[in-house]
Amino acid sequence: MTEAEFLEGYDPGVHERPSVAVDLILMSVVGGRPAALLLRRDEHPHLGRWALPGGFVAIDESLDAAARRVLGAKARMTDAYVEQLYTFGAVDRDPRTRIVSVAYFALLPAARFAAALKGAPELTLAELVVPWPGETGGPVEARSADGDALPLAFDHAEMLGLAMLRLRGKLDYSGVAFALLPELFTLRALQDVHEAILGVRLNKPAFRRRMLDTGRLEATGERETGASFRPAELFRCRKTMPEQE
Amino acid sequence: MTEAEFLEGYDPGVHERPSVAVDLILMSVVGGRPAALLLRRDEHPHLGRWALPGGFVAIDESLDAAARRVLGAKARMTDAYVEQLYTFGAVDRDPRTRIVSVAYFALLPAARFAAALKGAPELTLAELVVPWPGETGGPVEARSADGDALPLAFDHAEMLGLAMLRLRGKLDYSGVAFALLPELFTLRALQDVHEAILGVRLNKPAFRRRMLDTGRLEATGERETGASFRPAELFRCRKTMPEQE
DNA sequence: CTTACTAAGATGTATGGTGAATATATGGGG
DNA sequence: CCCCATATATTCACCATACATCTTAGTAAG
Repeated sequence: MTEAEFLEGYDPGVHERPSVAVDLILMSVVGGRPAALLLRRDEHPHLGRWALPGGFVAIDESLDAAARRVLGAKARMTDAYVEQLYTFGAVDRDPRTRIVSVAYFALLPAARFAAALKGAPELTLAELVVPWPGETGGPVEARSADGDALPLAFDHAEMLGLAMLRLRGKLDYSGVAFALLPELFTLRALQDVHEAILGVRLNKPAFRRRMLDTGRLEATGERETGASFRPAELFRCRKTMPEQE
Repeated sequence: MTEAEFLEGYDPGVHERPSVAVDLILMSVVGGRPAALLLRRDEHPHLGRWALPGGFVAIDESLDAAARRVLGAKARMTDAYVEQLYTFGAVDRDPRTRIVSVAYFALLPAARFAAALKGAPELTLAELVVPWPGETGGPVEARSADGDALPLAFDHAEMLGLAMLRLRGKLDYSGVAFALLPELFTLRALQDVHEAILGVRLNKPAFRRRMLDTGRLEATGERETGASFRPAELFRCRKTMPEQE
């Protein structure tokens, strides 16, 4: 029997299968703090809690395509830096039925974050508070703009925590920081993003040299405007950006 | 309606779902080369090609539990360092039907690798040849002990490549190397593992210093035996080992 | 017009890690 | 007893980084 003949007669069987979903961690740095976009659940289970935008993976749709579809449907945007994070598969992670969820994170500049909030008013801006130092890991807390705690649904606090951990780990050897900044940015803005994600203050000249030495930055010669002090030079990220896994 | 009442009446629906599987990348360092255990497919599709051991995830079984079950069933072993790697979800990755596969890797000392080969004769030892330098990424090739190429089934070459990439990335900030060594080992053996995974030669005194400075090593005072030259001291890994994600 | 202030950007110095070379220690075998 | 191969230790030069300080460029107040 050839492989073609075998496939012709193949019966996928009827064993019970989990549902497969994607959850999307939409992240940015807003006001010097890491932030994510959440949806308030208006149905059981976890009614009233806050959840990541997500959706089921269709049978003829790849995981990456599902993540991009959710990005377009729930946040009305395309062209973000999207990367698979981890797959959560505890049996009881969703009380309705067995759902295996592939978590993705998307990184957005603050301006596009604000645009998403305007275009999709059901989304809520949440500040992420990381209660652990360095590379410890663990769940993070979400706070509203007023500082109120936003209780998270399902295992989404773990998902957000893992996203922060991954972001911290990738920050200084990959281009993820540039995905959080506009096309043109100052070195100060780049440093602010690094400090927000790492949760520590960095030394200015050292940071400056380190960034310039990577060869990833391209000086434009232009200056920022509107400052009441010496305007900083604007840089752009050299076009080889998000290459590493 | 309370959440309990909602769940009572919940109907999971009948939309078509992908199958969810786990594939296990059993890795070690054998003879100074990275190696993995493969199974020859004796059925369509990809009959005669070489595949990673794997299995479907049961409806009442977490992903991690499924990975450990496959470890026990296909390699007759338990208690390995197991970590989730990535989830592969291309629509056409399996020609039979839609299968989303969560890849895990397990790290084993060479001795337990040999024991697995003896206990499960259907397994084959494959040397992994990494055709790309550094952190580039991409598929890797598998070779038999005789040096013959072992053509890989499905997207398993990508899985193995991603495992190598992850291993290289984690090598010097996590304890993964110790999972590839026996309880007691010499610094030379530790360096051999590092060199095999990174695919480069390392400076001996610098490597030695770096390892001792991490504080992860514990000198035993014992020496290796059987050498016809000065025996090296045996170390063990301090018990705080695989902590990082 | 001068001066104060703020932040950008540059320079200098100390420190710690890394690589190469070299020296010493230790066991087995002739 | 000497020789050999390898482990282990020591030394020094070098480079990257952190921190402190200094200079520069712009606004704005007096």
